[in-house]
Amino acid sequence: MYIWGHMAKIKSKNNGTKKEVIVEAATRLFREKGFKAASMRDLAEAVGVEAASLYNHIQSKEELLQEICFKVANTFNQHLDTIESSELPAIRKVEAILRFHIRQMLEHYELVLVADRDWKHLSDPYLSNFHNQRRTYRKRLAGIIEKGIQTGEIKQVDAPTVVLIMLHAVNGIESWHRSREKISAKQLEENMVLIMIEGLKA
Amino acid sequence: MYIWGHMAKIKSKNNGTKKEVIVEAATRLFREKGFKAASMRDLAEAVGVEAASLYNHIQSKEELLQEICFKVANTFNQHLDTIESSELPAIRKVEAILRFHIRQMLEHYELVLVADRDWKHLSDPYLSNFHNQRRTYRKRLAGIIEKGIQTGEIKQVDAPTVVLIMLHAVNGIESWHRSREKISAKQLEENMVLIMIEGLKA
DNA sequence: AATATACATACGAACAAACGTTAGTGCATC
DNA sequence: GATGCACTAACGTTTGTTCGTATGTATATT
Repeated sequence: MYIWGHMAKIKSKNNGTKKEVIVEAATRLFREKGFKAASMRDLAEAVGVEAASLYNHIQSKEELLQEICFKVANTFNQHLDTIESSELPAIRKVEAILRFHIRQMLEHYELVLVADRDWKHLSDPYLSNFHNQRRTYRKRLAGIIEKGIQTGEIKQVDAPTVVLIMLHAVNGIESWHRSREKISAKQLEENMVLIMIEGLKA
Repeated sequence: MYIWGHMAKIKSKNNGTKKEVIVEAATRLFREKGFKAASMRDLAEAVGVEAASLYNHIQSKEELLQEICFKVANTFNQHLDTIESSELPAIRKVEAILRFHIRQMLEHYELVLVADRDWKHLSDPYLSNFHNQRRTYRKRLAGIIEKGIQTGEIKQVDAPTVVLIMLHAVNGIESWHRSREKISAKQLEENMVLIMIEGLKA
């Protein structure tokens, strides 16, 4: 095969590992059909190879889901770290987090959506690990919002409810991706921020 | 079996048809595991019967999904009819629709969630039928919002974006159902309305 | 009231298809 | 000559579903 010319060992200077190619194809496929409904033979066809050949690069179907889920989890956790340790007022932190979610959803929506929808098909210990990270992330976000309520920046609302609205609202961007008459990404972001953040201000 | 005593023909005066019992069990199961991951043998066990016996009451696994999806679609379409033909100002219509979504999610969240998440596993003609109903519903809702913008009740935002935020935000109620330290349902509703509707007002 | 008939529904066994995955083989590159 | 990788073939499970049958209930006939 070697359609990419000479490759040294495993890596190629073009697009990274073949494993990475597989993970990317899996991300698209899982997003489209759902993890359970997507078969390894589907994936093989998308990659342009026989199903058995995939196992020269990966260990199992679930490993693909693991890579997807924890890549997303790390991205968001890492960003939350930097926001939390910043000196912004609480309402600005919330806005920054919302904007980050929106941008991630705009640029990597297949990745984010698969992690969000199909993480339940992980099996332990990955399942409980991911579940815990998810809960922790939401608690931290709720904490920032509570702080904003205490300082009077944010109106008196239930913080966990705000978290729940915010995190689910951005999932709607999936529909935006598929719609024909799109507004621009920038406009979308400003609209979402306008509606949600203004709705929060005291 | 006949654990419910004498039953005339098919119907029972207790809980309705056996088919209805199956659909209810399927709803819970599909919500928990996802349509694809839930097997007919799982479902049979939940109903307390062998898998083959289910087919005395239903035609296929997909029929169960159809019942669920179109029951939900009808509920929301019907409600939108009455709202649209009412004399409320646009912003009040939007609020009423939001409240209806919240209540449906509170009282029948397994039904609503399965329809929302798994309708893609329908096959034609049901698939395109449902898809069309979904698109139409959102268009109608966007229309109401546009009207509110024209009359100055609602701030200048992109109507489809508002629809997208609203409809996805209520899905967060799933997390509320599973959380331990819940606020009351009424409080949840008021919080969501406060955040989302106030964020819309001009 | 007793009996025959029709029907509804549960069951165990089995089916073909699809599933994730493994094994063994051959070719190409280093 | 060793290693990397794709192939064909096949494995054992699980999938949704069908078939034939037994049994209990409801209705009709005597």
